Amino acid sequence: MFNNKIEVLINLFTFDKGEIKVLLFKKHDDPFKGYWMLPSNLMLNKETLEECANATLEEKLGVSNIYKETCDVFSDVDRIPDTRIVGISVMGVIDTVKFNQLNVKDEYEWFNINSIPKTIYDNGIIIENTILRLKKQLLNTKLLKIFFPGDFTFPELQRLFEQILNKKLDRRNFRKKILKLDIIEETNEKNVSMTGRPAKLYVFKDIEDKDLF
Amino acid sequence: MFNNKIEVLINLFTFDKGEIKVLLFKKHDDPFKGYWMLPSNLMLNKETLEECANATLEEKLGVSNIYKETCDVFSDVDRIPDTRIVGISVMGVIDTVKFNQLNVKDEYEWFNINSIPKTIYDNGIIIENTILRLKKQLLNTKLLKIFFPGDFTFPELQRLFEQILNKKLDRRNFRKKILKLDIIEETNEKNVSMTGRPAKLYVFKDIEDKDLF
DNA sequence: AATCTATATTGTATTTATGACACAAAGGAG
DNA sequence: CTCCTTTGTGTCATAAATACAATATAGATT
Repeated sequence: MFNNKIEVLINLFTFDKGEIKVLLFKKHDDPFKGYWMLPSNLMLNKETLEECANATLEEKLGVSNIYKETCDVFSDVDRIPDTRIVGISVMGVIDTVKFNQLNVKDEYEWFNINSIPKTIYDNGIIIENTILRLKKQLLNTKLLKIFFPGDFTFPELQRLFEQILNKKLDRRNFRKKILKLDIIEETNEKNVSMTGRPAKLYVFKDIEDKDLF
Repeated sequence: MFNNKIEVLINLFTFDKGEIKVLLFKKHDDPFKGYWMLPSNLMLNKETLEECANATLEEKLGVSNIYKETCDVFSDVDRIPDTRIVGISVMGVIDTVKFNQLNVKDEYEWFNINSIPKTIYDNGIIIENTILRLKKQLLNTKLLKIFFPGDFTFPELQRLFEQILNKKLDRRNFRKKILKLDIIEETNEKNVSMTGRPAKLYVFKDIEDKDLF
């Protein structure tokens, strides 16, 4: 009567080649064969939400020690037919360095957050919910630093914000705004770009977090 | 192994006499006799989180139809000794009108969010967590309108923001700022204040929500 | 009627943020 | 060297936020 199964749904995000992406798993059996789903696990009654999320990330993707936060609870009785499973969504963020080390198996694929494929049950709703939250949080340096733990260029940062704010930004004004906030510093390195003038590389200063927009 | 009890913890807030307050219940039996706790209930496996929250509010306080949102999950295995109960915090907001109609029983009391009494288990942490969330959300008219569904005065509104932002605001600039946002309109009424010139009463316009700070 | 208190109203100077805009510079490819 | 692409940079007009001032007003108190 009071017993509930709880599934932890991992929404793992990264920023790769100028795009915000989320990691999904392809279901190979019925029902919903060929549909995509969030990596998930049932939570044991002897582990915390965080431990369950860590175990899922470790076991399925071989990653550990990444930023995570609890997002939302999905408790519709019929969200999964014939069983009562309460879903708890967790947002995870992985930086580009870890991202490139990641050995993602065939069944996993990164999707641009603007083109989520068909998903099982309410996973689509859950993902959209988490994407909204991610976008809000990225307006603060706290999460930004996790997207860019190493160096980054102004064009990269600008492209990220153009996706979040969903509008074009003026290169010069954007640069001015960020510099005035005094949250980043130059390295002496330059980006090796494919074409055009190489962009300077910057890193985030290790100071108190600030809102950017 | 996968079965978990889930308790829904209601953090009910209101704005009364210039103070943000949260509603707590006094525990009358051991353990923690005399300590305070959030109104809570175990969630049935045939109800949603929202239904459980509604039932708790209805049954314990006789209120229905109030604004609610899911906040956070507390899953430490030992958060309550000898049992495994996953806690889910829910923020509820009740307006001053409903607040005054509320027939709060003796065991319940409203506490200023700056002077939370001693609480059972992790309830203190949960409350602090929800207060932080509330303060952030109050910077938008969406929640503000729920605090003030009827009329209010500028001094009231200003006092609220001074608490949220934790700093003094200039009366004249505050007024100018709010008026420019075009989110409120005058009524023809005046407040009956204890002393001094009566303040004009305003109401929120029924338009799209905006951030104020 | 005079006084007190808190609000309402109008004002203005200063600083800060925003938005628009054009050209120079660094590297790669031919 | 020339062309191409992409990044880097300064200025100016305008809008917005802030700090601070002075005065009028509605009611309560005496």
